[in-house]
Amino acid sequence: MHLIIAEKHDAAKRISEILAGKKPTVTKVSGIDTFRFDDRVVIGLSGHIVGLDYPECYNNWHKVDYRDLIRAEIVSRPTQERIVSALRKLGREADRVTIATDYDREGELIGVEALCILQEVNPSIKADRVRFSAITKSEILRAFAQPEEVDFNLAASGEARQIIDLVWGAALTRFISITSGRLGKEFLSVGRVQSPTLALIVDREKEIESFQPKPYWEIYADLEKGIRVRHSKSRIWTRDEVDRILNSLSDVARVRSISKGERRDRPPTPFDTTSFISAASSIGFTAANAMRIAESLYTNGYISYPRTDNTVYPPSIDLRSLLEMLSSGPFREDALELMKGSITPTKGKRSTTDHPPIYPTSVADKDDLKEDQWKIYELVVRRFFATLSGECVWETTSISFDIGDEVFRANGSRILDLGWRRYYPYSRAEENVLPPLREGEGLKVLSHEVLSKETQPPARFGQGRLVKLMDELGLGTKSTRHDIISKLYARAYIHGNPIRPTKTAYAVVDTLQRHAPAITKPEMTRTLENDMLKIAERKITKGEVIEESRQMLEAVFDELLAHRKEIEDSLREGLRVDRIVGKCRLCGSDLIIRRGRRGARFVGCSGYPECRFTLPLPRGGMIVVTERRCETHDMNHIRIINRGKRPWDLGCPYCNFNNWQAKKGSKTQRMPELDDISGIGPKSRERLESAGIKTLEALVSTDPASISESTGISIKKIISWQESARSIIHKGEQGGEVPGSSTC
DNA sequence: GCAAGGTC
Repeated sequence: MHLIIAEKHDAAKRISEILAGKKPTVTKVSGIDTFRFDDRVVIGLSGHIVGLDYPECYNNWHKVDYRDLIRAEIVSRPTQERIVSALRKLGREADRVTIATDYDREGELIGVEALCILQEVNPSIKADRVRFSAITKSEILRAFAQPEEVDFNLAASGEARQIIDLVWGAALTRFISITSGRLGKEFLSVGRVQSPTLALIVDREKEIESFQPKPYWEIYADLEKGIRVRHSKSRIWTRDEVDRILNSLSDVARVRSISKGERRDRPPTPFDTTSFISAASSIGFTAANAMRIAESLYTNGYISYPRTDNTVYPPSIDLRSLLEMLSSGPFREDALELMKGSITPTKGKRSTTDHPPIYPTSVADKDDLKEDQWKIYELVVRRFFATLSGECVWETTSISFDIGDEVFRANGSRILDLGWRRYYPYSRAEENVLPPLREGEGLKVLSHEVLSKETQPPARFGQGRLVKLMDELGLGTKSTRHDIISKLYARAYIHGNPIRPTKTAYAVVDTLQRHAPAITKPEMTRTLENDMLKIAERKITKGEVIEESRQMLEAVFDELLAHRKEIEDSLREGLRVDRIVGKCRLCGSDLIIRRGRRGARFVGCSGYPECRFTLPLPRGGMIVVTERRCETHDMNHIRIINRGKRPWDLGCPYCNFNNWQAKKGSKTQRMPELDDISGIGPKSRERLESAGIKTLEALVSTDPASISESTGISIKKIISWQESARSIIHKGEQGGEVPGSSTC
């Protein structure tokens, strides 16, 4: 029997259909689909079916020395038990195996993994390899007509990467987690891809923090006929110059020159994973969500494989018949319009052997899909259309005016031909149509406006921008970048979108940049890529590359352990700052996230035991203190991150507690508010609130005379309210029923 | 409980 191994189920199915020339018989082996015809059996893997890890005796983080991990034995274990078992069964019957996994380095390694399992049960099995750049009839038939040899060196280069990633990742992850005390579910991780990515985010935030805004001014004039013109110096850096310009203006603007031109926007290139994530990100999807939805569309046959680096449609794709297909669905008119002309698709810079760009493969109706799926499907369809259409042509008009001694300009733009923008409305194209004017014509100046502005710091990264940057720097792959970003969120290194780092991230990046800089730079990946090439070309062995890497890591640990105390202090300080929620209304100390004896977390006052102010927090999930502040309680909003779930914006813990109590319907347990004081009705409350007194704590901690002055309420009344407020707050503490307070 | 890389 001749066994054929494909990278995944779908590939196995399609390859078998092409080779058989008919529908093959589907049989399950160990629960896995196999496709049979003649004397051949095709089986699809699920990517890697084995994984590398340390033996179990290294599992205890506290008992194992970090250095021992550097040279510890590494074992390979099946991660896809059913597939491995199917391979063992099939391997016994087969006399020949053909590896038909993806045509790239990981594909070669995945093939060799399967081959090793087959050889264990059948040492005499004959192996060969086919390489194809698309699963099309001609490509598959060509590849199978002349099988080649398995490239064990290429696979070995992939193994080197696996080992280096595991050793560096495990050793440094444990060091940082143990040293910072962030253990269990909340451990802190380090890795060849994630750490340089995190460093990008932290470095950007530092740039923003240290940015010195420079003031500048813009001068506009409004003319009759509804024309707004701007001074020819777009940024004016001194107030003196602004005054000088304003003084030399007259009340007539004379048209000095009119120049017309043409601008052409090129249509976008076909979607690879990076540009797809980037486009999805700009319409509100996170990178991970965009990929999850794209995968579901792919599995259901609506779009092609979403993990690709290719931005050039291969000749095997019949673009016209795809348009024909789409013309039977909701995009009928657009498809028909495009079919009128000749079809020349745009091309991107990267053409690869793995998969085609992402394009629609079947027609969907809005009712067939969930709302998010539809949005992504529509994006893919519209992008496909855009790549087949022409340039967007603009007519541009630039008019300059003399107003007194100064030159002002107005820029107009009008679309002559929408081109690709007709199909792809995601990026803005605003026209600014100017009325017809003649050179020398005078227009009345109706008013001027001086806008005072500041230069802006660089923007924080959105997820799309970050994925693009990772791609440019060679960090991660098309299949992993979105995952790496999710990981940074899950570790509470980052939050929000655009992305902000936490102080923990600052501390970890700072520690690594100081003492283990290699792991914070994209160069580590670049060097590794180079070494892998050399392994594949047999210029160096896998063993040599790994040994060199191990020695480097040993040197890193010499450095880390020599500065252990200093690193511990700075990591713990970063973690402490991230736990600060706000200032205590009762005593002014920091309110921080604490953990009680029984593990329950709560917001507690760092002035404990003198001050016993507490607020409860939910049981599960990672707690992140965000930058958003509650105006009423002067506390930062809190976000809860649960694995595999959407983050929960809990908001201000004080407001959250009040709402929770209100929902429970128990008046006595609610956090007391101003109108719990007898004598404060809606009117007094409003007056107090508009004077900035919004809580009982604010009432007791503010000088009665100043409250009286700003509200017009008598001092006597205020003092008596303050007394009631104190007794209410006091009672609340003694009640001890506030969840979390008993365990401090 | 550690990484990154496949795939679902």
